[in-house]
Amino acid sequence: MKNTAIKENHLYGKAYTKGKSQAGKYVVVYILKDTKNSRFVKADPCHRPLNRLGWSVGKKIGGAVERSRAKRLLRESYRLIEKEKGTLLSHGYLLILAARVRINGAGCQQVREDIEKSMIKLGILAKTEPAPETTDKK
RNA sequence: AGAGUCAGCCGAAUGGUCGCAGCCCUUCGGGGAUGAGGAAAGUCCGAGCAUCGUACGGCAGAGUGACGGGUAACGCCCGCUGAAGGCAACUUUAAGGACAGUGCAACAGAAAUAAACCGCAGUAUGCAAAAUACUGUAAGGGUGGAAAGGUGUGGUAAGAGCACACCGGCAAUUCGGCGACGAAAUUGGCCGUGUAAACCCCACUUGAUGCAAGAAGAAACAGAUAGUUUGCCCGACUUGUUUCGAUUCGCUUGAGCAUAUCGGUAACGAUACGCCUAGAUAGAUGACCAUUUAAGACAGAACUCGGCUUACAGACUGACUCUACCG
RNA sequence: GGCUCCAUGGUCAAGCGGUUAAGACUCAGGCCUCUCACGCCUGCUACUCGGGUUCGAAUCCCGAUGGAGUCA
Repeated sequence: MKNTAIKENHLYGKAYTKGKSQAGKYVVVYILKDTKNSRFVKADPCHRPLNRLGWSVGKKIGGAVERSRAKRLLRESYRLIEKEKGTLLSHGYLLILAARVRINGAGCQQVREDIEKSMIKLGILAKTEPAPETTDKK
């Protein structure tokens, strides 16, 4: 996950201005189609496109303790989504998760549900019912 | 029993499943041990380390300020002295110098550093009184943070440390203490405000910049004009400027930690034995469950140490003081 | 992570340790005008917080809080 994280500042700017966004209760999700991800596709042994992930946790959230906590919640939530519903998730996007002030005091479960809702509205996460391919492994 | 003072210590633990960071092992399937704090914070001091020019050249500037010790060093700590506060345990204390010099002291008040406005007394003018002028006088007077040692007696024209007694303060000598300083006695003279966290004087310390320091690259341009070093002087040195790039090192074994003994009132030191305890670079500690009644404070390492300051739920330990009651 | 600076009414801003802390804009009331604006008069609101030095602190010193800048 570390190698695929968004490190370039200009990609953040691009995603904010050109991408689509959806605000939830705790998190704002920005997405943008990733056009230059070929080197990550080659690196992957299965040659599948990946979602590149970025976090945005501003000074507004609080001190170092609150900011670290928010980052961990976002990372863990995405990890659980990827693990349990990876087959339903569309890939090949730049995905930015921006924390809102209300994330202080929220639990992992709440944040995860919030992200899932936003993803469904943005159309990159399919609903659970129409799951056609069950043979796809891990 | 109540009220209080001081010091120290802890700051969730254990187990299971999934996940993260660097390290080690690997039969490349995986496995193993380790992984935030007492303040990691503020960046207020002191050091290590690095670069510059070698750093104990001078001036300026900055800092510190009773004494003795501890320490790598300090503006820190320990002990002790003085002062202030508290019935006490104890606490606080930037605590050198105001006879080197300069400045300031608003308002009030006669007068603010040495003072004559009122008052008191004498002399002259005047028959006298009153008044005026001169002289002496700090005992009395409203003010003020501060008014020139305090009280009493003598003394005097009126007064005054002018003299004496007691008290207070200062200086010298003797005594005790390593010292700051303390105690008593004798002698001296009557002793002229506050402010140095105002300038300043004295003593001591201090080169500057900071890991984004710095080392290891590439290209272009200019070339002894100048540039660098500290504010300046002196002295010294020689390629410099700009752009691109973001990898490796610096990067964690250190004035380190734990235990025991010895020395010291203590801070701390010495010796012996044992241990290795985060090292990232979009930046690692999380999710779910179980048990302990409940898991709840302040808060997250970024080159590293020693202190200081500030924030902090709750829990524990020890020493001491005062008051009341009982014996 | 290192370094540097700032804080005075609602806003901008002056202030040699000493009066009741200048001034401008805003706001409120009044005057002027047929009415509005301009103008004139009056008023309301402040020294970031806690200690210390001093007779006396917005000012000097120490600590805290908040804000800003800078170094790739």
